[in-house]
Amino acid sequence: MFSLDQISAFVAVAEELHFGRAAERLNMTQPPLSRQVQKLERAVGARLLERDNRRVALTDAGQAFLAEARRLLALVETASDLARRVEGGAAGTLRLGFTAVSAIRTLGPLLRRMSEELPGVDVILHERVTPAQVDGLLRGELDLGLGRPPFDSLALDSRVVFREPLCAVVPADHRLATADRALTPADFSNEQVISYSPTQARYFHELTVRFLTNVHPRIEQRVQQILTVVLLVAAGRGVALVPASARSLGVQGVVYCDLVDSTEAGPVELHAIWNRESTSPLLHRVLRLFDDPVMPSEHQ
Amino acid sequence: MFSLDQISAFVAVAEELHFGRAAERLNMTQPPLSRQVQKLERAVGARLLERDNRRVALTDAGQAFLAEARRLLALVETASDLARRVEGGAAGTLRLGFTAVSAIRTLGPLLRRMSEELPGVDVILHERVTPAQVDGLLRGELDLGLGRPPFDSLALDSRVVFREPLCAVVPADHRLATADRALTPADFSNEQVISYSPTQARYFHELTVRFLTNVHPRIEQRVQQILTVVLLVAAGRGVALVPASARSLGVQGVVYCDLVDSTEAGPVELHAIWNRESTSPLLHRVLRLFDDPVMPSEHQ
DNA sequence: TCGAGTGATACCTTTTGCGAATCATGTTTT
DNA sequence: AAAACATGATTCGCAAAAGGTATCACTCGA
Repeated sequence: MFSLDQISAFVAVAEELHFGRAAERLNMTQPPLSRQVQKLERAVGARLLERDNRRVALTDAGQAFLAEARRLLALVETASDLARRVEGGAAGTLRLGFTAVSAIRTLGPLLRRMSEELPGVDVILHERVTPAQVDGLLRGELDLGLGRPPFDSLALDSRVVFREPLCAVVPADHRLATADRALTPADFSNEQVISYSPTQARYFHELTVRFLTNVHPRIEQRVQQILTVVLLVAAGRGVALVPASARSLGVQGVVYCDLVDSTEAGPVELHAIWNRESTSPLLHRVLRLFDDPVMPSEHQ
Repeated sequence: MFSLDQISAFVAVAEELHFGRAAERLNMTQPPLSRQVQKLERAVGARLLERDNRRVALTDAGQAFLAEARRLLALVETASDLARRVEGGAAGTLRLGFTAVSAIRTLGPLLRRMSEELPGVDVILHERVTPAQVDGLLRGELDLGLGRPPFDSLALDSRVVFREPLCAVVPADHRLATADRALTPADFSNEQVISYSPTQARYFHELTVRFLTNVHPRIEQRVQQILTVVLLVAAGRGVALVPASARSLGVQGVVYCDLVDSTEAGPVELHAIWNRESTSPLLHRVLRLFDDPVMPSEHQ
């Protein structure tokens, strides 16, 4: 097999068509350069340069080989570069979990930031509910998740990336739809309330239950997805509590109402979650993006 | 810069995830293998393998670099191979000149044969009249031409690749169109005869003049292209002598008639022409294709 | 005919790479 | 808990490869 030095030597000679000048360009003397080219030709098994005592010319085989040689050298350059960029977190693949609603306010800006600041990074998206994300993070199938508490904070680390108020969603023709004030728990005392799966959407389940402590509404459904909740409300099956960003879902026939206690400090939190064990430089590079105020974090 | 040995070493270790086994696969012992990988990491500037005293694993950077390394090794293989095939004439680019009519019977089969037997060869086609082909061959712009005599046979070598009879083409409503016999020179004694440029289509010019020796037809046009001749005949401007394969041009409103003297040994020859100086292995490989009887040579 | 220019060769020195033995360290077994 | 084992890293001596200097063989132009 030939060596890369031989390739460089050949390319230099092929470009200069002169052993002396090529040697100068390679910072070496002419005799070893001649030998390198000879060895290359022996290794390749084809005459690459036609050289009589007066001039040097490429053979057809040399012409074809020159193109391959250049690609080879280019690949050598890019390979090292790629490895360094991956090590620095500027390139690679991020497997990102997210919940359907987190996508509305957070995923879009995040992906836009990444394509601007880390253009070498590919993102593979996985839509999963939080428990499934946690599972994926622990198995190493995901690098980063966007989910809701609670999760195992021994194995997983996290930070809040978005906070927003809880609000109520009611059918457009509902009596609460026209209440021009923040709703209180008592407003729901005789309502059909659509709530969440205690296991698959535990966070919203608990938020709903906590808000409605001491009131005893009829809790009807047990669904996972916020979109499903809103659609059920639109279908007149009841009222529900959802994060404020659900407004952006664009479902027709429903009205969103503020809640008391939930207007100033948003109790609904979205967390970026990752495995504490992860040493991925890319992950930490991405996490740093959340430091920047351009990221819609901490604010609605 | 790293070396190809280091790349091979890295790939082996990355695939085995074990220095001992990788060394065995590379027919070397473990210590130099460790050093090669260390040198590679230093050259690349990134940690590629995570190795504690019990196991070896690829880092993210190593994962990315492995893919590039494999491409690099594949390219090394193909580059040598390509150069050898070009040297043997099994790959490369053939710049082929041809005249418009030669294309009808010869060019198609030639290109089909080449794509079957020399699939690595690209053909660049140049439609030119014979003198322009000769010029291109002498300048080194063409590798092979398909043309008619005469040409400088000192600098150029040639062989006949196709031979066919001359025939007459007359308008469909012409009196000769219905003559159910081979025509003689005398049949043209009072005809308008369309003939060829003595310089640009000298071969057909001379064939026409020779056939009509002792007859004194009115010679009208002086055109280069056989297609033009046939179109002028179709337009009723006269009659003309053309090679038999002109039938395949598919021009409507004309009739082709055999000529005496021209039925058995075709006087119209198409030659493959090349520069005697050329050492191109590809050229000689292509010329060998004409030896094969499957090639429509010597026969109509 | 001679000198300038070019690539190839001979010979020597320096660098690089390999292999045997050994070390350091973590894991498994007793 | 200690010994045996497994595995990658290190050391050192020798051999192979690469580079440098001097020189040769040859061609071309004055």
